[in-house]
Amino acid sequence: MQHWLLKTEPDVFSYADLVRLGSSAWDGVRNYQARNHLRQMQLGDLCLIYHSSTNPPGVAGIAKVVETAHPDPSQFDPDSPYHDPKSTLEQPRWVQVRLEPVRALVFLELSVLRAEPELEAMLILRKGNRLSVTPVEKKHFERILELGKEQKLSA
DNA sequence: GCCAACGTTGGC
DNA sequence: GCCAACGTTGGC
Repeated sequence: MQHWLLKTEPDVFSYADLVRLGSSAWDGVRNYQARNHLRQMQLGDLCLIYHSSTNPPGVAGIAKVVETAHPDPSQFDPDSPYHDPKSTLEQPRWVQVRLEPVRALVFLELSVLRAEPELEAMLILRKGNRLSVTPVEKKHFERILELGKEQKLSA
């Protein structure tokens, strides 16, 4: 099993939205490297759902892959912001996976992740990293789970 | 195949 | 809103 980190802008789609829907396609990925990562995902792989372009950014929860990569319908839809005129039904360029929520974490702010020496090598923390789908090492994933489990002492 | 120009991402 | 970093585009 592999682990991943998926970025999303919570104003567009948040971890809470995934919980509310019970399951959702992860669509709209329009970067080749990110798409290749989507293609590698297997059933049951676990994903950190990361909220970007928000204050503060951070990891909100865990989701699992319940359907592997298949063509993303939004690429064929002229009315979709994700429409790709160069994509054809015969040769689709972009894929999506389907996710289900596993559990929410105590929201782990980016600044907290940066402060963790054990997470220093994580891709998401690297300067200039813009990839929306990245693999996560098992040890990093587990460390984040631990951090996200910790309850605050006062309300 | 190079690379300048442009668009996008995303933290701050 | 700024701007650094990165990806994509397109002329040559």
